[in-house]
Amino acid sequence: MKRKIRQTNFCHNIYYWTKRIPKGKVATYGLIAYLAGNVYAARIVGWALHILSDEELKKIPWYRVVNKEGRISTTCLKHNKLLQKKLLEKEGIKVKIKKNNFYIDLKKYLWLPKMKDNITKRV
DNA sequence: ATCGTGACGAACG
DNA sequence: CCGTTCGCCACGA
Repeated sequence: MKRKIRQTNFCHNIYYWTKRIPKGKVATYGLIAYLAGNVYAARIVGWALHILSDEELKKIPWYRVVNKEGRISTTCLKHNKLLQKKLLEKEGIKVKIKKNNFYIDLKKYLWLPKMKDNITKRV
């Protein structure tokens, strides 16, 4: 069966790791970038998730990824921050509302992958 | 190969 | 506590 997700190196790793974020936890773009093998590719992570189709997004917990401040930072009109907040709360993650933005408490919810897994997939 | 894009991040002012 | 700028770099056109 053909996979529809991007199979180019980085994107593949990004999706791989994003899928591994446990329920009830969140990761940052920078963290995913690091796990995917490039600390400086945080922007690509956002971009990579942005280009996914609805069908692909069903399989990938894109909403568990926030920026380093813990802020929901999607600019996608369809998969907007309100939707993301809703999905996160559904998993028991508290979302703080600050001004016009939504924030996650990273101290509490940040996913800390095991070093073993980490080494496995380093490029 | 070059260039614009971007859901980032850190550093400024 | 804003907004801006710059550095980062894979990807698609």
